[in-house]
Amino acid sequence: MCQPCYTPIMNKKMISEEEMQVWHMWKSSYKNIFGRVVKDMSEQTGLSEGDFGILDRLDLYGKGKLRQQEIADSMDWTKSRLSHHLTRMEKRGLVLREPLLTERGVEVIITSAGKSALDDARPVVSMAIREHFLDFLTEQDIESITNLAKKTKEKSSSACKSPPS
Amino acid sequence: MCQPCYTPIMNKKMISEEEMQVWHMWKSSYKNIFGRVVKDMSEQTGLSEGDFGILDRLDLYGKGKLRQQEIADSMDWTKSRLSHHLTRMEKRGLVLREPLLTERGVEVIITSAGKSALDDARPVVSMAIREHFLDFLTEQDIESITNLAKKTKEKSSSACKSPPS
DNA sequence: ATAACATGGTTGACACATCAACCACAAGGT
DNA sequence: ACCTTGTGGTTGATGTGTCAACCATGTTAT
Repeated sequence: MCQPCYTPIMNKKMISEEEMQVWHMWKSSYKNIFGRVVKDMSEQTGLSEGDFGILDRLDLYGKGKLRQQEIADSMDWTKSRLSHHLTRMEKRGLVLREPLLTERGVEVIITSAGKSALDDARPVVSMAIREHFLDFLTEQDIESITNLAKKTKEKSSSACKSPPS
Repeated sequence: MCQPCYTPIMNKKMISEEEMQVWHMWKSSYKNIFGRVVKDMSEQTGLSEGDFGILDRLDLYGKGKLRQQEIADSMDWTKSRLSHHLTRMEKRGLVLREPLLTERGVEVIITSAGKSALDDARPVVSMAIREHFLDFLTEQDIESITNLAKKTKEKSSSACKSPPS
């Protein structure tokens, strides 16, 4: 009469009520805060988080243009996700897509409408992050966030992503 | 020649590079950890986070059955979102819906398939949360999480949700 | 009794995300 | 030459979320 065994060797015991509470608190903090920031941005500028991330990268890293794959890599998005999203953004006039002539691939170009939406959004995002997030943090909290980020960073399958070269 | 003014009174200055880093670290920690937990659950049991939350409530709070509105309230979901989700779950045989006879409303009932999916999922979820989240936390981290949760809790528009009665 | 409102739920349209299948074009290896 | 393999990108199906409109049935006010 043994329980189904999901963990390889031993039965680690189930987590406690208090531990589950920590998990729930963490989740709901994130959802509250993140939701407020995104809501401010989308209500005041009409951009979603994805829109902003893409436009931001085009503007900062690419002076207005980047290849799709570069965007996808830097955002950690699949090419499929990006392709779908760009289709919608193109329809709204925020970006253009043009096939590269010299090599394979597609170049994404920010339009003037895209650029001005981005310029409008920057201060809004900035304020929202301060108001809904930074203002709540103590020095200790920042330390915790930094540590947790380090400890949980990718470490994708124990191999290195870019060749040692 | 003044900038567009998004904040009522004064110009709080834009946030710094380091502050933006904290924001990004926080976001990516969440997305990494949460993504891993959800991935474990969905790969090993076929349930999404929403599925699990609903089944869990049916089982614990309602001994197998609850009214839709009760579920929606306790999950902080809109009735629309829940209705759509239940339609999909019903199609998969995890729950049933039956109109209440005595009063208005619909009762959601967990099926045996739903119950066994839930029982299978509990230990998986438990282990995943431990492995991908709890194991990384120090006492200090837990304190930070608790504090942040308190500080950012709902406080819905400075009014009280339930009437003072 | 009737009008006004609140409650419980459904629906359709659309944005967003993932997955698998596909297409086109490069190399490289035989 | 031909066949594999990898890369860059698209597409369709489906699951997930949100919003606004809707419907039916209660409750309350006039």
